[in-house]
Amino acid sequence: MTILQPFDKYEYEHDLLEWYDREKRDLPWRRERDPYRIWVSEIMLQQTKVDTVIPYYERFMSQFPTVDALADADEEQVLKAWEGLGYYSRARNLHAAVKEVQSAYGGVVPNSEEEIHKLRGVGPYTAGAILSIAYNIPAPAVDGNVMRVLSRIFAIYDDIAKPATRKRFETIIREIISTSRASDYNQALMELGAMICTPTKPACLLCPVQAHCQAREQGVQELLPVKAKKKKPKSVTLQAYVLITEDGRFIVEKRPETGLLANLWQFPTALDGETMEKFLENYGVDIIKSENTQRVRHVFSHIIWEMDVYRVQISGQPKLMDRQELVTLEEISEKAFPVSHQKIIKETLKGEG
DNA sequence: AATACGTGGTT
DNA sequence: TAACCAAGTAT
Repeated sequence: MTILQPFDKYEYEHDLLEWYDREKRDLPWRRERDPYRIWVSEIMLQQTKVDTVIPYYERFMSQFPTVDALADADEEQVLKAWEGLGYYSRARNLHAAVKEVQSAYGGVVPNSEEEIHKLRGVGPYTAGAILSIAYNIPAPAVDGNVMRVLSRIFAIYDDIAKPATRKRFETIIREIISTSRASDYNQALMELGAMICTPTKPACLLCPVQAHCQAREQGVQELLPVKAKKKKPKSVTLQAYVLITEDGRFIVEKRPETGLLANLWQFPTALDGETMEKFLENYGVDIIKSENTQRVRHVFSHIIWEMDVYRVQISGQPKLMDRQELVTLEEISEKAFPVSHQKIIKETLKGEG
């Protein structure tokens, strides 16, 4: 038995859904039940706040309204639509998965656990979210909200940063989820976590299920959930070169296909330690003028980039390396750049073109 | 299991 | 400020 005795799942379901029916936010992806749209919203919402997602979601849906529209798009277009949202592998995986749905499933998002979980970028949470929200299938969709709510309801002290903990919560959800309103049930749990059962200072007095909450009863709601601390990101110093030709164009390059910021565009960079002369040697050009224009500090989840930016006017025809292009300012605006390099465009290229 | 993978907002 | 957080997934 996973759940403690005094818990009445039917009363809990009733109280939770009654509150959800009354208080749920009017969000763009709640106005429809197109599985494709639900899918896109769930990918965007991974580790990303609702307020951040909304404008991206609206633009993305206008640009790629259907499975076919997205499947037929170029990856460059998709990444451009994702620019600034972060975790860019989400966009590339979604694109690949939608192509798969188009070719293998006739454009219909699958509704079985095995098939949907095979899709790139669809893990246990997203699989459950699509199955329940789009198809009303009673599958668990355990995200950070749900783990927080359940750890409080049942006073569970397992570390929610551990993968094994999510599985325990999935087991609990399978036991208590509404069989008739799985879609609303999962969304209500997440909505509760977002609006009432918040990480700090949960609004227990407003909580529709406070009568069912063991943490509340024991006064330990602020101690839950237990979550291991993250490690500090490590600093990396590098140089970024804005190389400007005599006709006012810029050298940009596409990052590697894997790893950090995969397939996004950037200005050429050198690891700290290499001199500018050595770095520019490869391009076979002369330096007309060089100035250190800015210092960019950009914090990722696991790294901090400290970039010294140099604006370098060059003469001669630069020799371009693999994945590099010579482009105008307008062409730059059509490519997807990470925020770190957008800072360079904003400062070092202002007044250019 | 632990780590890589972005960004912006809060405290 | 530094730390933490947000509808996670792939490896």
